[in-house]
Amino acid sequence: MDLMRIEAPDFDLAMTLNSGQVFHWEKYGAGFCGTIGEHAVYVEKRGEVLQIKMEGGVLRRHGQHQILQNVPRPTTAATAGSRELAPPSAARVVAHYFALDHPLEEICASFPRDQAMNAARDFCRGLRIIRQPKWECLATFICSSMKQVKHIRQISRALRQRFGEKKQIGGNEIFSFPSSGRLARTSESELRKCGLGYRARNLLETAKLVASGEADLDSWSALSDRQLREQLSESPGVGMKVANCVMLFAYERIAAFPIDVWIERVLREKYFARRRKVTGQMLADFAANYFGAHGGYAQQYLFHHARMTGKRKSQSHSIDQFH
DNA sequence: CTCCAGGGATGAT
DNA sequence: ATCATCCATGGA
Repeated sequence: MDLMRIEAPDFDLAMTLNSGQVFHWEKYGAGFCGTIGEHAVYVEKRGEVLQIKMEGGVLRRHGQHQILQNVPRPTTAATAGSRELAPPSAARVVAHYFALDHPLEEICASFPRDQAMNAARDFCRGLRIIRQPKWECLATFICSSMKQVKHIRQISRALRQRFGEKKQIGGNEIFSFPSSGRLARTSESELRKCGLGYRARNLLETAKLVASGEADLDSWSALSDRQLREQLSESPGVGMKVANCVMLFAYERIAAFPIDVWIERVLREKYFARRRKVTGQMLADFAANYFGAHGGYAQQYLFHHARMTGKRKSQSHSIDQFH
């Protein structure tokens, strides 16, 4: 098994994986095991360096213990860097997935200067919004509705174990997320066995739409934010919140601002204190204007900060989040 | 606009 | 052991 190291300053791996944007990475030794697409991956942060092992054949063209410096360093956060010339190396796959090219300094500097935002910015140093595979992200967030993070993790794991492909990484067995085609061939009752409840129907119907090509997730990358949101919302189980999550976590629309109960609480308490009759639409309009071009990042920082410091639940050890 | 079903874990009684 | 709480979508 080859090893590779990537310089990854300004990146908090554990916080990123525990921030409620991705649900399948599991703590393993000093690092984490998971999948990036069909690749089984082990990642570990050592100081400023990300150490990775990857299964899937992509690694072999590079020598062992290669250290990549300045992996991809494009200009804006929105530029994908997905148009590679050569076949992507393991390092590029990982660096792209974890969005190591996002200019965090600039992004954080663009946040408004207020008390809540300042606290969140300090607390979430190194938290990045990663680039998830589109289908996996859409499917997972359909499953996320009305669920807490811990439960979403269980659902993701059940779906992978039951319908995904088995992979090996460092003697550890993990499963890729099942394709839309695979899930389209299951049944609602099979999916219910994974703990999906009424979401089973939504996931199954969406899997059919995607597998048939009627919903062409890749081609939607070319759409405007508004058009993309409309397309996503046509899938059953996808409303405003889930659509915004998928836009943010899979389509790099870093202005998308998902509003869930946590963020709603933050907005009402910090930005609409002692105001009555604040509708959801007012909150959404405010967020779109106030937090600006990197609103999605601002949202993620406020969300994670609130979840970790808020009086609700889990004052316990944060390692516990990883089962 | 309001009301509410929905599933399963977790926290409170 | 029961009871309440967390949660987003969609339909009445």
